[in-house]
Amino acid sequence: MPTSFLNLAKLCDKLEKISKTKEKIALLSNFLTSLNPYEIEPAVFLIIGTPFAESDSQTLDISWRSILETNYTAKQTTLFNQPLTIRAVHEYFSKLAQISGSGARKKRKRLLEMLFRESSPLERKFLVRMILGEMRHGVAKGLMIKAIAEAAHLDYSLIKRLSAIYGNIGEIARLALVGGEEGLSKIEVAPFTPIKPMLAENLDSLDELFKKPVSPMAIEYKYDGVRVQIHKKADKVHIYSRRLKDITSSFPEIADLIKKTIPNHSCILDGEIIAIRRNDQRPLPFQELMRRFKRIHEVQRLRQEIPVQLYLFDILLLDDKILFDYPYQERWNILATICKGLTLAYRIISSEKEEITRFYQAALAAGHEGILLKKLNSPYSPGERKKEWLKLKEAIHADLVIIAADWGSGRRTGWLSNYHLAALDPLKGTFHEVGKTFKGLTDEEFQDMTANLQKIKTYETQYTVYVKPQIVVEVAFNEIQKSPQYPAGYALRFARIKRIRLDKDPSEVTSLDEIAYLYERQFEKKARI
DNA sequence: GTATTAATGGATC
DNA sequence: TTCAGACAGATTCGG
DNA sequence: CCGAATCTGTCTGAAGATCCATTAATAC
Repeated sequence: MPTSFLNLAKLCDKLEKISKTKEKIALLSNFLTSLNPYEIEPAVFLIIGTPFAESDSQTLDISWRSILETNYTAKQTTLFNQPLTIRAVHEYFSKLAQISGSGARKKRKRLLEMLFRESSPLERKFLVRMILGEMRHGVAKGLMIKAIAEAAHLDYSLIKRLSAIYGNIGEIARLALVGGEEGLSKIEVAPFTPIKPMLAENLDSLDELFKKPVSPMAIEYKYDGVRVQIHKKADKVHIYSRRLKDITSSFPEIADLIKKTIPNHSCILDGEIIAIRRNDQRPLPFQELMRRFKRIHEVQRLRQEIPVQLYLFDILLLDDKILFDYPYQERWNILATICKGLTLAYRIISSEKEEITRFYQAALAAGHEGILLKKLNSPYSPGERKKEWLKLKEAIHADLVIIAADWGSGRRTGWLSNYHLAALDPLKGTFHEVGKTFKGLTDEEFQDMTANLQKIKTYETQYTVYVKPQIVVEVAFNEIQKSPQYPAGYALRFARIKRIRLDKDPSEVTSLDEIAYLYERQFEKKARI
């Protein structure tokens, strides 16, 4: 008997109502065990709200706007009295992903309406969440991995490792449940199967680090570009993104370079690609790099206009040897030997605070994002964020005034949780929006802020409350970008609230001139466009 | 009927 | 990308 | 020494700016 989609929707409903992770895992594990083998893969993807595998390039091309335009309140008309099955829903998603060309949006909406007509209100609720990728039931890939391990009576660490080296959690689940450890043995590290890159944890300051004794570490420049994993075998080279997408066509010269420079080895390399200015090789802002990313038209022209530079910093596979468990320093040595003629990340080895500080300042002065600090003996842990790798970035601070706020959703329903931030034009005494943020406040502070903002409301629309410019907040951010979206022409990257400044008057907030000055100063380091 | 512009979705950070 | 909150397990504290 | 309090690691879900491609809509 095929499993009905209603059963899966009921499971999601239950998951949403409980908060204990152990209970969630038990529910999931039981559900997975009850499935037919052919249902495991689609069920896993549907439950975690990602219709396709990470390494799969398929997309639904549907978001909330299209859903709103779809008649999803239509009464259920169960065709032929056949209830929706898990497999049927997944097939709908596959069909939706395949629609393209003229009339695609209409076709997609029609197909979506068909799906909605076959579904009950509960099913519809979770179908919508699956399409949006926001399940809100507290189960994402992390807990799914635990549930798969429990259902298959296998080690959590085994499943976790496999999911880090193979971007198809659904297939992993099927293999685990059907074939056990033996079934999973066919998954292995090999060129052209992208691996989740190891990540670094945030470090607030060097003072923080030096509270405890520090043994020598590798300190690398942190480049502001895109993380790339380069796979090579024979004369084939592919480049993958941090989320396992094939991005080879965005950077053909990098693929050629690798082909030429490493003719005699198979390998998997880890690095960062940044945009640089042609004449002096200085880094260009991230925005410029994005103009080359996923580009199809005018590739050649942009290749001339925005050259890129690859910085390598790790090697995960050399010929038939998996290097995850080699210590960092040994991997680096191998990398340096193999990649003669390529550029490695600039680095020093040090345990001296002063020396590291100088190196950090040098990285910033050269227009880079900061530094990474890596333990010399650290193994490469695919997909994990570990204390063995730390990142340190410079934050810029500014006082800005809240001029409006959007109503939150999900767990922030009923709170004004997303604040429009503005800088001051001192001549005119007017405020100009330079970005938004929803980060930095506690739940309690959100509640207070909601009440306070409503007291100074000037007018409101469906999603936004506009207020008198009165509440000043200190905001931290990573960078100022040229903005096509805001009239002021600038926008803050990764703005977050540090504290609410009840002591400050709106007339004292950062001026637009200061924002412009900070922007220009960035580009004394980076290249000016 | 063709060229330009707007809307939408998905990717990076 | 950043951040806070929830949970689970480990470690430390107080009597 | 034991239960309680605190710390640590992991996972989840809030939502931002900007770029590109695709598709739809509008202008001529």
